[in-house]
Amino acid sequence: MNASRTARERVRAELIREITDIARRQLATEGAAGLSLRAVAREMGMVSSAIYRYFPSRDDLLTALIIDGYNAIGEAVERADGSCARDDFTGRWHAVCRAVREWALAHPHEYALLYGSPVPGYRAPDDTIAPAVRDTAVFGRIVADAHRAGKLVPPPICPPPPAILAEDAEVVRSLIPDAPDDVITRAIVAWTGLFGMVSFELFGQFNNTITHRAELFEHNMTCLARLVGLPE
Amino acid sequence: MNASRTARERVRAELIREITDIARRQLATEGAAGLSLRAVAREMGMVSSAIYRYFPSRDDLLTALIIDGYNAIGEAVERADGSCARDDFTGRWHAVCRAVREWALAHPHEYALLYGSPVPGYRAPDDTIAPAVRDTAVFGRIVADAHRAGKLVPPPICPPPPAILAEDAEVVRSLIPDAPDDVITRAIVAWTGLFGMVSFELFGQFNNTITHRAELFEHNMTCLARLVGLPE
DNA sequence: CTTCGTCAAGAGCGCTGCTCTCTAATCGCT
DNA sequence: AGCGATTAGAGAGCAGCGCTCTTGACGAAG
Repeated sequence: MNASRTARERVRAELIREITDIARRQLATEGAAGLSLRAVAREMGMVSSAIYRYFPSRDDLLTALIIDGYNAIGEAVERADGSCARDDFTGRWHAVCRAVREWALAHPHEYALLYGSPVPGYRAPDDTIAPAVRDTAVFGRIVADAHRAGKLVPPPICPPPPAILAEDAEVVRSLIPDAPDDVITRAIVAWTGLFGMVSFELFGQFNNTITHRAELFEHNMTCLARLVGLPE
Repeated sequence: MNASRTARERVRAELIREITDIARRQLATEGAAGLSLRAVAREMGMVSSAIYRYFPSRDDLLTALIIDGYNAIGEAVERADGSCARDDFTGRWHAVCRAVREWALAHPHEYALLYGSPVPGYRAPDDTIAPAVRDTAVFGRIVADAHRAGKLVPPPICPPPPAILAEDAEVVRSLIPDAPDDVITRAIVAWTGLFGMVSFELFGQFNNTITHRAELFEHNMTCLARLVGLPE
């Protein structure tokens, strides 16, 4: 009786998978706005209304793609970090930066879905929170490891962060354990700087201006690493 | 004869203005995806096809809004910079940062249109290039002024930029005259960092994490200012 | 064998961008 | 002043969209 139930369930899971796969391909070629349930159904040889058995609305399909996307970039970042010597903190930072940029360049529309303009009227459900910080968690671990190893020496150019930021730092500290508030705010500068660079490149702000983007990226990530206090 | 021609022309200009105004209001409430030519026409008491006499396609209307948006944020930044003492370079930088953030918070959908995910299938025409760098030009002037005044002392934490970036720096130097390549790359770090912060806040990446956003923003902009070498 | 839950299919609603045609107003010129 | 040319709006229509509702078939469970 369980086997029979799972028979149906398995077909259902298979179809859900096929829908998200096709949707992801459409997302990659057309962008989020061009994602059409009818087109997915057409490609599956289904009638459009049948899709609604599996995803009650277009937004729910989008949510599935967002979660997949966060997991994909998170995994890419984890793999990049994992391929470095544990005590090569600066190398790990650069590997992570490169992974983010390369994943973004390889999946521009998915990146835009995750880190670009929010889809209007779309409210991300709570399921997206956990996958959304996978990449950030990796970064936090690098900083925390470096700090624990006594290798984190922030240059004395930033003032101490205002006391009011301490409570926010408390939340972030779950990602960067034991780090002092100053390190945490610097880490935020670096992390937002990384995505600022990638977004500028991907969203066209470098058009007609910057041509050697990989080199500029590498160099700027080095500057940010130094700002955080990662060793040379 | 000229007056008569301009009679028609004036009505036409008036209508174009009214269309963009209504469209901008719709953009502000619904977002770019929700901008509908039919809705604009409806609000004007026109039939939808009549709009096409003024904007040949939805994308052209979007282009007009993009140009307006770049000019709006550029003007806000120029005004902020103008209200500071010319030799208070750090103050000017902070004023500019604040202007960008506040304009973005006040016009989230317009900001998303300018600095968020590009609209799929939309290719920005060349008309947008000049307005797009109005804000950047202000920033470049601040750095250039500080450098000329001998007040720019970049902390010795970044390696010299690789030689290949020199040609890109050449292009950027039109915005930051006389600045050495090292200053230019640092300025790019700061500028992308500013927009990285604003985008993270606006696009929801700080949800469930950062609550004191204004304070964090101020502090991080200070760090970036120091990285560029602006005085305390 | 019947009952019940699941599923695909189809029709349909209201919306979109965009095109085409027709009519009326307006303009420039003789 | 009147005439040909230009410009404007109105309306119908096409193909696409998300989404809903109903209908009929099928397979598992009692």
